Parts: sequence; C-alpha cells; structure tokens
Amino acid sequence: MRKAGATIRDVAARAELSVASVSRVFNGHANVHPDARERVLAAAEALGYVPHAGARSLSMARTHAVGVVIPDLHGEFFSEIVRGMDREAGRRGYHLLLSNMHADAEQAAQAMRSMRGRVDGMIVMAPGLDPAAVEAVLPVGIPAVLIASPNAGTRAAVAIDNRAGVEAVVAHLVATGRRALVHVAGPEGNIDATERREAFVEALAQHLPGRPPRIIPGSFFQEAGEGAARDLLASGERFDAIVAANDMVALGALHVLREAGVDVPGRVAVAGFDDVPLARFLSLTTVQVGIDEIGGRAMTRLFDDIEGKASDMMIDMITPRLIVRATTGAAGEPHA
Amino acid sequence: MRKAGATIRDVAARAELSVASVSRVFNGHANVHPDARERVLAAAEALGYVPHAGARSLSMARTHAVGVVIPDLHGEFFSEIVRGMDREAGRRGYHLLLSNMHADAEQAAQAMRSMRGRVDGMIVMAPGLDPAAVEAVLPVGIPAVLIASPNAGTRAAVAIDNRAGVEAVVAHLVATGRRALVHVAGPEGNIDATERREAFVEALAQHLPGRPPRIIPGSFFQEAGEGAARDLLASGERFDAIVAANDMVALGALHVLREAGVDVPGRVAVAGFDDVPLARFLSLTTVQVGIDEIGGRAMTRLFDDIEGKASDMMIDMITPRLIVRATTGAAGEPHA
DNA sequence: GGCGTCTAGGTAACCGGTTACACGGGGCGG
DNA sequence: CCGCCCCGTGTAACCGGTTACCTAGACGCC
Repeated sequence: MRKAGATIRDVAARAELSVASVSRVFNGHANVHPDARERVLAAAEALGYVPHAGARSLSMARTHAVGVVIPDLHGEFFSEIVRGMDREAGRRGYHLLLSNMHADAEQAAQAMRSMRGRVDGMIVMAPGLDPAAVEAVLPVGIPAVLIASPNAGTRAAVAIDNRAGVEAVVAHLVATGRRALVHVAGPEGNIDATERREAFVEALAQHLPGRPPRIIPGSFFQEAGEGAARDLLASGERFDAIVAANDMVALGALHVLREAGVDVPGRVAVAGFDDVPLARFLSLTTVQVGIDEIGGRAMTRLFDDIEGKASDMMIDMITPRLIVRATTGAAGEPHA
Repeated sequence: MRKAGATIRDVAARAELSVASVSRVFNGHANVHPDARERVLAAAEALGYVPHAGARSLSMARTHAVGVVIPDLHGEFFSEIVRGMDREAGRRGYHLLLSNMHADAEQAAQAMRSMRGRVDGMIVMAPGLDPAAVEAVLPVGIPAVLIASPNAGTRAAVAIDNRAGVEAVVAHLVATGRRALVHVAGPEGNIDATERREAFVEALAQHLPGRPPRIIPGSFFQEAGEGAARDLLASGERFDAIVAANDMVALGALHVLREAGVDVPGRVAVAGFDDVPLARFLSLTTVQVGIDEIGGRAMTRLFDDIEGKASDMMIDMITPRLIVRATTGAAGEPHA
C-alpha cells in the first residue's frame, strides 16, 4: 500500500536513469534512446507515477489554469458564462480556478490575491466594484480580462452593448403600438443595470419625445419583477409594456401579470434582457447577448494576452440581438 | 514598472531580515519582534509583494483547492451543484478547480490525472463511467468523493435516493386517481436514470399490480420530453400521467401537451425529478433533491477525508421530498 | 591517430516558498 | 560568576519538477 504519489526520482531510480531522462520522456523531448524511454515508461507504470502539476508549474512558471472571479450569479447566467469559458479553456488544455465573489469586497480581494502563483491569468467580473479598486487588488503583472465591469480603458474587457439592446427593445415596442413603457431597473451601482436604465431614458426620448420615462427601481432577481408588477397593478397606473432589466425580472413580472389575469401581450407587453435558455422556453421577447459567448470571448482575449499576442483591441463589445417572441405580440387596449 | 511579482527574498532584502522572518510574519507565527514585523510589512507593501500560492503549496503539500470533475450538465443543475460546492469550499478558504468532462473517457482521465499536485481532493461526478474505471484513473492517495456515480462501495459517495423519490411520485399519482402512467426514461447507462426507471417498474407493480409498465426511452434533455409527448399523442395511446426522468424532460412534455391543447393536470398529470429552480416557476410537481445540497454535502464529506477525520459513512444518501404543484392536480378524464 | 561532431544521458541549480535546527544574547536562579 | 532557558533570528535543506551545461563515447574524416 503506497502512501502517496511516487516522485520523478523514484521513477528514475527504478529505471536506473537520471531524473533528467525521466523528465524528457514525459515531456516528449527528442534525445532519449528508445530503450531508455521504454524503461522509464515501465517504471512509471509500475509505480503508478503521475507528474506533480504543482511542481511543474513552479519550475515552468506556467500553471495552465485561469482564475475566474464572478459574483454570486443566479442560475442560468452563471452556468452559461462558465460553460463558455470552460469550452474555450478546455480547448487549450487549461483548467478553471473558480472563486465566487460573495458579499464583501475585502473577501473578493483576498480571493484574487490568493490566485497569484496558481493561475496564468484571470477573468474578473465585478459589475459593482470601481475600476481602481479592481486594479489595486489584481496581482502585479498578471494578465486579466474584465467582464461587465466599469473600466477605465486600461484593461482588456468584454462588454455588452446595453445601449443598442435597449434601443432595439424600445423601438420594437413603440413600433408595435405601445406607448406607456415602464422600465424595471436592475441593482443600483451595477454597470449593466445603469447602462440599461440610461439607455431606456434616451431611447424613450427619441422614440416618444415628450413622455417622461417611468422607472421602477429593482434588482436582477425575479422578485423585483414580481414586486414591480404588483405595485403597478395596485396603483391603477396605466401602462402597456414592461422593459425589464433582465430576463429573470421580466419573468417575475410576467408571472404576476398572468396570475392577475392581465392579457400578455394583449394588454401588456413584457421584454427581458440576456436571453437565458429559460426565456426561449417561456416565449419571452428579449435581447440575446450570447452569455456563453461572453465567457468564450473573454477567455480568447485572455489567451492572447497570456501568449503575448498583444491585441490592440481593449474593449470587445458584444452586440446583442433582439429576439421577438410571444410576450410582445400585437397590442390590444393598454392596461388601465 | 515592475515586471512580475516580487519574491519573498526581495522582501527579506529590503527589510534587512531573512526569508524565515518574512515567512513567519506572513503566516502569523509567534516569534517575531514587533519591529521586525513592521519592517517586513512595510517592505512588502512597498514592493507589492503577494505570496506565491503555487510555491507555498509545493512546500506545504497543501493546495487549498479541490478538483471538481463533472460532465457537461445542462444549465441549472450545473450551476446549482457548483454553487453548493463553492459555498462550502469558500467557507473553508478553498478554491474550486473545475474541469468539465466532455465527451470521451480518455479526456476525462487526462483531466483527472492532471490534477495531481494541484488539489487536495476531488469530487467526481461520472454517472456513466463504471467504478473500476474511475478508481483506475484517480491519482493514488488523493481523497475523493463520488457523486451520482456507480460505486463499488470503496469510495465515499453522495447519492440520491432515487427509489424513494419515484415511489413517492407514483404513490401520489395513483392516490389522485391516475391509472395509466408513462415513464420517460433518462439516458441509457446513467446510474440515476437507471435507478429511476427500475423504481418506476417496482412502484407500479406495487401500487397498480397487474399493469405492465409503460416506458419510453429518452435522455435528460427537454427534447426527450417533447418527443415522448408527441409520440404519445400521435399514437392515440391512452395515458393520464407522465413520470419524467427529470425536470427538463417533464417541462418538454408539458410544453408539447399544452401546445396540443391537452389539459394539464385535468387530463394528464406531469411530474419531474430534481426540482430545478425553474420547476417552481412553472408549477411543476417534482421531487426535490436539493441540488446545491448534493454539492455541499459532497464537499463536507471530502473535507472530513482531507482532514483525516475518517468518517465511517461511505454513502451519504440524500432523501428527496415530493413537492406537489399544479401539474398534478385533480384528475378529469384520462387523455384518450 | 588526432580531432571535431553528434548523441544520450547525468549533475546540479533553480522556481518561491516553509521550517528544522543552530546560534547569540539577555535575564535569572544558585 | 556560571549555567540554563527563552526569545528572536538566520542558514540551509526540502517540496517535485525542468533544464542549462557538461561529459563520455561513437563515429567520420583527414
């Protein structure tokens, strides 16, 4: 019963060769006699030798891992973005070192620091933190790509063109006869939420000049949509379309409206943002951003950095696409 | 502009102390004079020193990371299980090293091997591989916990009590008047799918003796449910309940039934398995297994192993709970 | 035969930390 | 005054690999 892994020296001893030869065999180097290679392989097999990745990393200054720091996202967004990263990373033989950044910034900083020496690069999604804070905490000299983070332009980043997305939604709603649009906003201080809110105001000014924008503060969770819809119904306010900060919010609103017997899309249209898989399933009109693509693109960009192919592109802006589904069909009478 | 991280020796030099003292400061050891501590901290600050986790791991034989190997799961299941693990790991200051095990077993083996020296333990979810294969590929002497994997009983594991879950569903359906139950099975060779299928047969024999079980082969994806429902409708076969292999399949079936104008639950009841967040949203009757709990429990169990608290419990069986929602209400006439 | 070249393989330094052990000096009891 | 102990600190070995550099022998050529 062997305790724990055999080392390269054990293998060398058994094969009656030096560690250098063993190392060469395992790294597929040229100058090794076939007989020697044979002996090494046999010895390794007998000992159940598996190279120690940690030691290898240390001496090669290459870990073949990338750190991923993301906030505690709700279900589908999380899995999609991680899937996108993993697909791209796997393609190049890299692992993902995951660290959810729950709660406070101090803990996040800790997590990020502790990645030095463990990863070759990092992908950071910190929609709440300001760029200086992130910059300060990133270990020196480590390539990093930001996702959906406020950005001073000094770091490579992947971002969603929120403006274009919201503009498309509003244009679509107005074109299909809606006039009283309500925006349920995302969390305060979140960059995407902020951009979407601002874009809503601008789009409204452009498409329905003179109408004051109606905005209800919320979050990125279902509950925000439910609450907003309930409040709207209770207030008796007149509205015929809800532009939600994201899909979960839209679905929450949709749920409440339907329960209350409001005809969607007849009386009220509902649109989301993100196009989580669930949205298609529930026929929600939304803005497709290709969540997995965000992850994939960030990873690709990071590899360019890691491999020194300095790319001139600092911000990779993802252009979203409006997907019209059943929740924004033809309008009937607006909801009283 | 510093190139890359300063080392402990740089800090030692600047503080005019030895590396040992610096190390002691950073590890909070006792015997360091306050003045010395001060100097070390100042030097580290000035140099932007961050300890190199990789090097530390090597010398301490402790990585503070656990490897997670899971198949390419569909959305919510993936994120929930990872969330559960991450929560528990984060609590103890561990990171997750993720490796999706796509496609072939050889690649999976490669991924698992390459984790030696990178992690202190592993959580492996391989519902398709047989126990011997997994055992063979696990690096020697590394603690590991299996999830939803066939298991010779030689490894710690977390498993779902599929039998109890299916039994509860069938009992509930029969009690509410259903008589012609159809099971849409999961993927061939998957342990959970197999157990659920077998349990369906047993439960049927017990609750409705004499009725031959009706089983449609499928997968764990929505499409399987859609296909099965379509076939059932097309065949004109008489059925009044669908017991799906999991929630996604149930939702697929539900979708097709509703589109076809079949009253659910009036004519046909639909039940799933897993209770993904989405299920609650769509009022699907299902069996709640607490997906995140599976991840959390596996992690907890792994830590026991890592810390040498040998637990006698080899298999941690998760008892599921039937959640009755709208898709299995009172029965009307069965679907013709 | 002498010498340059090429090949296979060995030696030891190095990656960046941790830590066992050694050491010097101050305080204290006898 | 001496021996002992404790405290703060330094030295160097070690974790498990990689690899620059060196060596020994085989071979070919003049």
